[in-house]
Amino acid sequence: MIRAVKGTRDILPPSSAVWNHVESVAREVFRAYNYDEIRTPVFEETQLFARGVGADTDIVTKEMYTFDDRGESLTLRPENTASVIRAYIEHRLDQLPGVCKLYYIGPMFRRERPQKGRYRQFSQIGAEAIGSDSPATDAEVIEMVTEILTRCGLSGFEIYVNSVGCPDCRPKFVEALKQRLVDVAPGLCADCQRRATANPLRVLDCKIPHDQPAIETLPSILDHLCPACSSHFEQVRMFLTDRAIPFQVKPRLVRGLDSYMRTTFEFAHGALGAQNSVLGGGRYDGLAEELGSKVHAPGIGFSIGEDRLVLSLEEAAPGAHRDPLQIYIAPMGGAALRHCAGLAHELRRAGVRVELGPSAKLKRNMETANKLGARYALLVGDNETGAGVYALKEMSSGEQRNLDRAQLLETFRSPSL
RNA sequence: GUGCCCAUAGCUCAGCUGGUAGAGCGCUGGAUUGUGGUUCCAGUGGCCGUGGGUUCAAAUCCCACUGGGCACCCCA
Repeated sequence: MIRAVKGTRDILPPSSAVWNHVESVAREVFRAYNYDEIRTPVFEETQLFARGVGADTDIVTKEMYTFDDRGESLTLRPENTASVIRAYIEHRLDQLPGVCKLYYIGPMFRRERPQKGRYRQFSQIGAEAIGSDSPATDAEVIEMVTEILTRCGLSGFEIYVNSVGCPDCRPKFVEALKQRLVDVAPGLCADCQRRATANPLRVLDCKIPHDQPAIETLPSILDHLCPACSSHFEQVRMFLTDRAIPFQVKPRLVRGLDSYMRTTFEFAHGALGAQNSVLGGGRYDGLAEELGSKVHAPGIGFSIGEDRLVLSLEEAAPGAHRDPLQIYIAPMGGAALRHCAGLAHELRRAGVRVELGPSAKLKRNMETANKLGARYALLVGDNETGAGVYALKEMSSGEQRNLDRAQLLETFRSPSL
């Protein structure tokens, strides 16, 4: 038997309805914040990601689906920011007035070991605001993403923000951290001892309870920000407070892409287990130049893990967003079967969700109507077609009443039915 | 990529220290030829994840592989 490949999966009903819900909510919110959609290719030149994501990140060194296309190295996109910036440069979108605000929804690919909330093909809903380095933009982006999650029906998520400094101040902090770790590291877990030299920032993200007291004593990047970064972060916090966003400053938040500078943020949800990050984002003021732009194009963006968002929503409210069948038409007899085709078409044009029984056996049709969860069954036989009335039966109560065609359409014109 | 756990019918699972499989739900039909749900009866269902090994005999024990879960790593 041929099965979906490891780390990929089929989105089946009723889950697909939740996906559609999430996507339509996101599009509404993006519209309200004046974002427009961009659709970039699913694969790009490998170099784009090597430079845009960071040549020595895990994503680039071991997680990319890279293939040779007759001498050209191509890669399935592991994330979308690099592609959006590439398109921004290629099409000179910097020439457009105002901040360039773009959103995307689509699949990304990373060859990781699959587990709950982590798949090799996964979907991200993301956005980029390019052309502004204002802290007000950061705050608006964070407000917008909060709005998306809230309007999707998610609650109980935590908002973490941090500043990781700039190419000016971050290296100095890393150096200070390294020196401090020479003394502290021997008392930490084995992983942290390894990280102390390999990737000191990761020590800050350690989750081992035993290590926490020692980690608390390590220097905070927020004390090492240069004046410009410090002021920027202060304003981000101020604007977030103005907007009543319940954020927490997490100086130990060191996740994200290599190109992140200054503001970074992450939203976490408890129902997700170890992969508890439902979205991540940050500012990348040097990325466009890194990708060859002649003009300075500071930007900030985020991406929501759509799979994880759907997972959280389904855990909180199983069975939500169903769109129940409204009418099951049960024809009785060959003449009625033919008569019902036109009737069904008319109802469907009026926006009613209709299933037309494919055969003329009443009992069988009623059974099916019940199993499909139809709100109403419409019984159509010789009595009904002759008199021009139909018997509408409410399935839950068993009540039945006779309606002519006009009354029937009028009844279902109201969207609540 | 590493470690631990798991894999039996469409689904949820039982199957004792080895003797070649069961339940509930579902699905199909009937009791009920113009009325579903409840009930009753019958039927449908499985290369026991795949391949190898031990054995007279393997769903059961051993190994490998594949897939899944959790943790690490990392990230969305």
